[in-house]
Amino acid sequence: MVRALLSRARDMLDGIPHRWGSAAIASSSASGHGAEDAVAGYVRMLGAGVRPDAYTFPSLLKAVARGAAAAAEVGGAVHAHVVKFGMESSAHAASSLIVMYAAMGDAAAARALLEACPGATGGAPPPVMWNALISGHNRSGRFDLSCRSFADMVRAGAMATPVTYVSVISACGKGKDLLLGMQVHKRVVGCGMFPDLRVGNALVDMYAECGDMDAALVLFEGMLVRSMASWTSVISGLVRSGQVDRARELFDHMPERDTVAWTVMIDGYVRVGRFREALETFRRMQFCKARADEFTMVSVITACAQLGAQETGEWARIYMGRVGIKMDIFVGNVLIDMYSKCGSIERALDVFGDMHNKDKFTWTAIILGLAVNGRGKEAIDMFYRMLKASLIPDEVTFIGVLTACTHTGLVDKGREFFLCMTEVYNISPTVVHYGCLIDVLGRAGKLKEALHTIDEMPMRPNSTIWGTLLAACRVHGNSVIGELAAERLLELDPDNSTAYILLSNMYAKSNRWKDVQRIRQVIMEKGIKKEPGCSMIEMNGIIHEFLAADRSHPMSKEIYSKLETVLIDLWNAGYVPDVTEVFVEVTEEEKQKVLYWHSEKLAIAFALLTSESNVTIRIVKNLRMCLDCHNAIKLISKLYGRKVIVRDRTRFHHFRHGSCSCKDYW
DNA sequence: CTAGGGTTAG
Repeated sequence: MVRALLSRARDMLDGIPHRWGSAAIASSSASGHGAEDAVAGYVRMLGAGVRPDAYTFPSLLKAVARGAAAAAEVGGAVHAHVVKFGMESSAHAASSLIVMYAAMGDAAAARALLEACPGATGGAPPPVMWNALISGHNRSGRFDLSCRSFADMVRAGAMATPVTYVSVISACGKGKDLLLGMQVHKRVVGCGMFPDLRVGNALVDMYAECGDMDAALVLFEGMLVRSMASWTSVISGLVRSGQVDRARELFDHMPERDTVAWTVMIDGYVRVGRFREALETFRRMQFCKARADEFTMVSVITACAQLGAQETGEWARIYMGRVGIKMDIFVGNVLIDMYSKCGSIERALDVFGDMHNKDKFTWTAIILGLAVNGRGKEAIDMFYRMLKASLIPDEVTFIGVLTACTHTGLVDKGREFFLCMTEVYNISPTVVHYGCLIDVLGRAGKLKEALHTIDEMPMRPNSTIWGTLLAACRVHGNSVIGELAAERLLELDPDNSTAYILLSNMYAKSNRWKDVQRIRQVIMEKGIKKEPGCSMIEMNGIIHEFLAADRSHPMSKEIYSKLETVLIDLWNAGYVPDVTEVFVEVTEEEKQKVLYWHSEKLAIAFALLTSESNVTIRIVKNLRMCLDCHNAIKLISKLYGRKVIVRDRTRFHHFRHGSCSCKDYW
């Protein structure tokens, strides 16, 4: 095996450095800048006539190993150079080679090199080489191999060092193998290695990673010396177990905080959906003059995406350029998502176009972005371009593609994609995919086929499925299937306010006013409450939140008086309030008031009050937009010549010149 | 060989 590796390596020696230099750079450019720069630097060094020594190869190999499998040829070529310059016997070079092969997924090559390593006393390979093997497997994410290699190491009689334990314990944590982790823990205690900070940290992290926070905390509290990593592991574990507030408490008690600690805390808020606190924490981080990096920015931009905070997201992008944080593929992907979720699909496309490397996340993000922003045909074109670029779509990509079909009314395409997902890509559809398919059929008015599809589903339909069908029945005024869907939906979720609202809308659409009355009665009797509507709007980097009839905003007085003048303008332009979706049983007059104080109307009034007329108004709403607000905003966009984008629970509404991109179909 | 952090949907 080693002989084969070497002969492969020697084959590459011809024409070095020039021919290899350019080929290596070309192939490593696909795997990130680290490897590319390192290889380019190495080639320049050779060109300048400097001979590499024992210190050259470890860093070069490390850079290559960081890259993806695309760098395999480069790895082989660097191996050839190690041999060429007689560095095979350098322990540093040898261990780096083992890490590199294992990290690139070539476990056999790594193992062969290890076997060929003579120990200090001759015979068995020394512990450092085993450590290299385990660490390399960790980097490729093959934690099972890390653990197996550790077992082999023990069997071969090599003496485990603290580094060995750190690596194998880390593998247990990342691979979620708590049982093995506990066994290794016992072993560590047995061999009298404690107290060792690095091993201690690895153990704390392993327990935290495996969700055993009690064990992690007991260990952490028992540590005589702690480092930042000890704290960060515990904070990260608390976040993962949903205890963000406890994590925050610990975070505030840290003696000092570095980039990673801040990032864990910011990301913690993002994970539990507390996006505003994530941004507040980021602001505090800057106030504390802590350095952010690309990891931090991914979490920050994700928070902006969820909040629809485009100004802050844009600022984050510029900030990165200013302070020299590199835009890697993760940042690019999340920027596409952020712009898409802010309704700025053009900017998302700009980012997409500027990205040199695109992975399946990149393509999926742009497909979804185009789809939800109502540009389904382009989304589908992107899907074909993705295939041409040899990327394999996953289950999320298909959600994007099916969503595109829904929004563009491409029924046949929708069915076709649904089939090809299973038949060509071997992805079994989840209930979400069925939801998309039912949406495609329902929106096109094929309600019977949609119902049939539900009957044929391999899994039990959930409330979303019935809700989707019910929504389609409302749009098409089919109260027969609609009633059935509502019935099923209420069986699963008896207090689902949406079911009552949609059912009542449907009756209203087919002029069944008695039934509308009856539904209201039921709502009253059962005391069903609509989930409170909430609208967010960002203005000058500050996020303002409005609930219905909310008076808590500092500018509340001005907002309500602005709203009043806007309403007068609307009435003069022929607006008639539509109370069909109001569910409190009050007088007609009060119903209108309820409507006027809907959260998105308050947000609009606030925006009209505080922004220039050329600024697009962007609102994010937690629920589906109501009929009356939709009418009102259409008119506002015409009367005041404003562009308004509302992102509701399922889609975007781009209002312009009195009409909406959803074509009143939502 | 040497700890801790990141992306898409619902």
